Amino acid sequence: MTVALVTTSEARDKFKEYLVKKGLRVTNQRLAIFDAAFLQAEHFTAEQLLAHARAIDDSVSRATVYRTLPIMTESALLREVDIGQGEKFYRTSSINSTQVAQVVCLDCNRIFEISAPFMEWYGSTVSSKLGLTPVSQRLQVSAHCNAFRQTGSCPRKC
Amino acid sequence: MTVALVTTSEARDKFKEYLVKKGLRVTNQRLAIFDAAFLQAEHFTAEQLLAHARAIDDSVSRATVYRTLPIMTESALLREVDIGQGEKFYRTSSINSTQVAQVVCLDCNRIFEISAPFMEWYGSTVSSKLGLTPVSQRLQVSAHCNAFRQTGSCPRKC
DNA sequence: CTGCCTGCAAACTCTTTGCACGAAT
DNA sequence: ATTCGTGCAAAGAGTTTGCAGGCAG
Repeated sequence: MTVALVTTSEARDKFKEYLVKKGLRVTNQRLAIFDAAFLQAEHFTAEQLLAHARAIDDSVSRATVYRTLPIMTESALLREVDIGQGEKFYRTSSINSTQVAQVVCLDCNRIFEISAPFMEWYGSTVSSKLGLTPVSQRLQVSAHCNAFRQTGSCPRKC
Repeated sequence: MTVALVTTSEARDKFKEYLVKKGLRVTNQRLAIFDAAFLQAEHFTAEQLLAHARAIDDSVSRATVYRTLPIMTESALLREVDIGQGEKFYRTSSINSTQVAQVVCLDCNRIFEISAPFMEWYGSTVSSKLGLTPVSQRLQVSAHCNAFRQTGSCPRKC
């Protein structure tokens, strides 16, 4: 079971623990990538993560970012958000992250996350009818911004 | 509003109509790609469609398949199904296709489609709260096959 | 010390695009 | 006759991987 993470340093410790537990090494690059990820308030791409990680440790390479992302995802510290637009997005995990739906604004590409507790129930129900065990589920809505359409800009950030 | 398509030839006529209406030309290649798509019972990839279309008209190229897929999708004769696994899948449309969820078997990669009428309602509700107008929504469940895990093969097709 | 980790660059997958030829209207 | 459509091959985007050297344990 996943424990609530209140501070970044708690998450950092958890990441180190995870590495040790898996027999992986705690390197400066991996920690720099971790720190860069947890500085992000919103969704970010691998490329953005690379830039931020390099600001912390300029020896970080693109390859290491791509090799570290799955580790952080498996350790449940990061969540992958694929909205089917070429590049994948990532976001630091909070509690109940398997019960979150995304609303993607087609005008500004912003991703809003919405609690959707029924999603997990739906996944279980539908899977068991097929003789399957659910692993994950995703619910995404693509939408246009009303304000953007009328005024050419959106009150939020479009 | 979309009309129910009972036969392939009805869909074929609809495709031709769509081309003419949009000022696009009715070419042998486009028709071969259309016919190949409507021979498929299940989901298919661009590459599979190319192979089947070439069996009908061996002059069909990969480029034309990729250029024709969006046309068939826009005309609502085809539906794009992106399960985030690199290549996209396509499927000929039936009624209520915007109210369908996918269950993806991680053992055999098979895609099951399930009616999920609440999905459209959810998309509208959640979007309007954000000042957005929903365009589309998708709900996908990834799952493991119980039978496959126990016996190494699945009664369906895994 | 040992062997995992790293950066670099090349490879890879899927899809898109520029160009000159060919076919639909 | 026009123009749009086509095949080919190259380009493109995002991600993965082989290799020789570097650092953690």
